[in-house]
Amino acid sequence: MTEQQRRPTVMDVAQAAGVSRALVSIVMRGAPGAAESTRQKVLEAARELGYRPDSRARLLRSSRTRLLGLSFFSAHAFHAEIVDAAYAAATSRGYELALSAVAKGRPETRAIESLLDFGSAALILISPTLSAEELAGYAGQVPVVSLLRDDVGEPVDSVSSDDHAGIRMAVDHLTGIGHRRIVHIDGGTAVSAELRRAAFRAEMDRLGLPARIIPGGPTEEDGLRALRSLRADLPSAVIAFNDRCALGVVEGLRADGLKVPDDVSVLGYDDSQFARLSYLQLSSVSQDAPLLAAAAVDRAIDRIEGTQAPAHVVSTPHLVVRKTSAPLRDDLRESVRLAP
Amino acid sequence: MTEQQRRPTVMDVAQAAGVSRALVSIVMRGAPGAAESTRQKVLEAARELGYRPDSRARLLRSSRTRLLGLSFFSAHAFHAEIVDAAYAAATSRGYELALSAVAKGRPETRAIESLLDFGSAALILISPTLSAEELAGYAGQVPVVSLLRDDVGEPVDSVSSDDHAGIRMAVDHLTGIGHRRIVHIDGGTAVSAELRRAAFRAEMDRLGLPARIIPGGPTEEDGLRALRSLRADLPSAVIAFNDRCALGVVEGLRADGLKVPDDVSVLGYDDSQFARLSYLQLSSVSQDAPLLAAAAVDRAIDRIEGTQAPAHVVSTPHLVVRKTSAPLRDDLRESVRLAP
DNA sequence: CTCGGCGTCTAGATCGTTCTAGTAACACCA
DNA sequence: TGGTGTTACTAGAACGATCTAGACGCCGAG
Repeated sequence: MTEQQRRPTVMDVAQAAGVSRALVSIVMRGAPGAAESTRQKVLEAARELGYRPDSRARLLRSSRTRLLGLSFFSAHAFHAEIVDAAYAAATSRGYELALSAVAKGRPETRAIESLLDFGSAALILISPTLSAEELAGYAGQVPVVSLLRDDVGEPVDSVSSDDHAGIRMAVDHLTGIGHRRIVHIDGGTAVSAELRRAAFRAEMDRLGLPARIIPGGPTEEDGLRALRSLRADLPSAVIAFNDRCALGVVEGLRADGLKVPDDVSVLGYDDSQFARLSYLQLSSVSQDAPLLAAAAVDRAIDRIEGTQAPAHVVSTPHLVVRKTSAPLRDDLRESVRLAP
Repeated sequence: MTEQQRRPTVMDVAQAAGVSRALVSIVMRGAPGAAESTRQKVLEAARELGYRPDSRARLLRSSRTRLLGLSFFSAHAFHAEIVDAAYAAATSRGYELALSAVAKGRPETRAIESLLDFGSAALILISPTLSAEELAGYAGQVPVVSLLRDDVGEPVDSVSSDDHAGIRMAVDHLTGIGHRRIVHIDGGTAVSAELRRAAFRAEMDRLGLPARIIPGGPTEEDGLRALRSLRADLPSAVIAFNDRCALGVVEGLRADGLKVPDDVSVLGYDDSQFARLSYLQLSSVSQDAPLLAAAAVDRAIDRIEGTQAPAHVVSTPHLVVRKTSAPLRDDLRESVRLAP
């Protein structure tokens, strides 16, 4: 058995440096009110003892806690990228991050309450599934920022990506390189599927093109299945609900002996790690996770520090063109001109 | 501006129920020493006020903290599955989990120290990259359990998967269905790459077969690259370092017009979400994340509660056969017999 | 009638910090 | 000389829980 030694406290440092506890506290958090000479003395003593302030005590006592609570879904790989970026944004503004995952058998309310129990000064929730009323309840306790979802009611901040703009970019890109017969494989009942569906319809209408929409979903299987119902009358380009769905479409096309993008162009959405797979090189609409995360962190901190009212910020996505989209082949172009 | 209301404390509940703070504490943590009638009264008052004990205060005061610190890599999708399972295991034993990610610009020491500052009673580190000495330093403060890595020194617990057994299963599976010319695309400098390399060599030796090993790595690109150097003399089966590497191999083979598993069988390792992709259906060695996570949580709690010495537990992986491995084709079998 | 034991309950100390209020020393200026 | 600042520091109260030690009422045994 190894003996577990007690960790040094502010008291130990104070004794070692020959000052009061309060002064150690002042030095440790870089507050004004200590002479440079004693500051050095205290810092030295702290370093010597390997002292680190105890978050529990600090969080308990101080009103200004500098702790952001972040909830994410352990099953969504995409959320990990946001976590990553949120850490960077938070630490650069001098804040700590408390993580809590929504997992199997661990509902969102549990994750949120855990964050609150740890004394988070604000909550950042990635694509929360709670109702606006439930969210408002938490917003009564601390500022709440919803990330990737914007219909969250008045008292809750939101940072989201402009789905309509994203779809417009996709459509403009494809029509710009000659495509006319474009299909959208939608996300079914997934979050923001309805928005993207409507945007696709509106954009195709605007251009006077037929808006063909096929029921899909967020997984590879959904993409594969949708493709099957498309085989009889293949379009020249597909905009999938997301990257995984697009992946299914690409694989399905290849299995049928068709070439992407020579025969059919395919666009994804999210610009996730799947899109970057070297053999795939999927063209995709990027929501720019780091940017969104930074924006959410900023909103949260501004709400904590200032007395601003909640706001809904919308960021504009951008298109990342890789190798699954290419100009319409000339022979296909002819056949399309003949179509009704 | 919405007014942030103060959250109720043990004092509020005590007043509402007409008892002392201490009694509320006793009731809330289910300790003995309260009459059933008052217990109900307190519980009722707590429910009414929406009271939840404050983790910071609880953790600060009590010696027995019931909090496990878990560090994971935000970039490793595989770790998310472990987080998921760890939550389940921890809550089933009445423990809370504190998460801390190793991310870009956030080294492992920072993640660990954050967990310690929050008062974790034990640490579970997923595939830690620190040296045995550094780990021992932390183990002097709280019990430390290393997950997926076992060369961590004496004072640190470890829970890992038997890599040799995993490779043996892969080799036995392939040889059992007729394969003789098997190649291992290794993991380069990645964690446990050396172990798997040695295991492959030993197992092939045992069977009197040539152990051909190609430098690879943990990503799709590594798999693709390795495949390129293989084209001149294609084996009938490949054991890749992990699933992502295997994915690159499969895609590369398909791009060359070869069929998997008809022309070449491919085995992955990890049984990650990639392996389960519907169009891939990769045969893979599963380390069984939920099981490992549960074992790590159990070790940690046993160390906290009992006074057991650190131990190294090794779990046996199992093979999940899907659609990328099939019996050796007869025509290939002949040509192999002729080979030296 | 006292005593010990048991079950129930409470006052007050405590965890390691931060915060508030205040002291002491010293300089500045009228 | 005495008021007014300013700077450097400190004592002690908080924060919200748990824990320790002990009080109180009640019962049955001596």
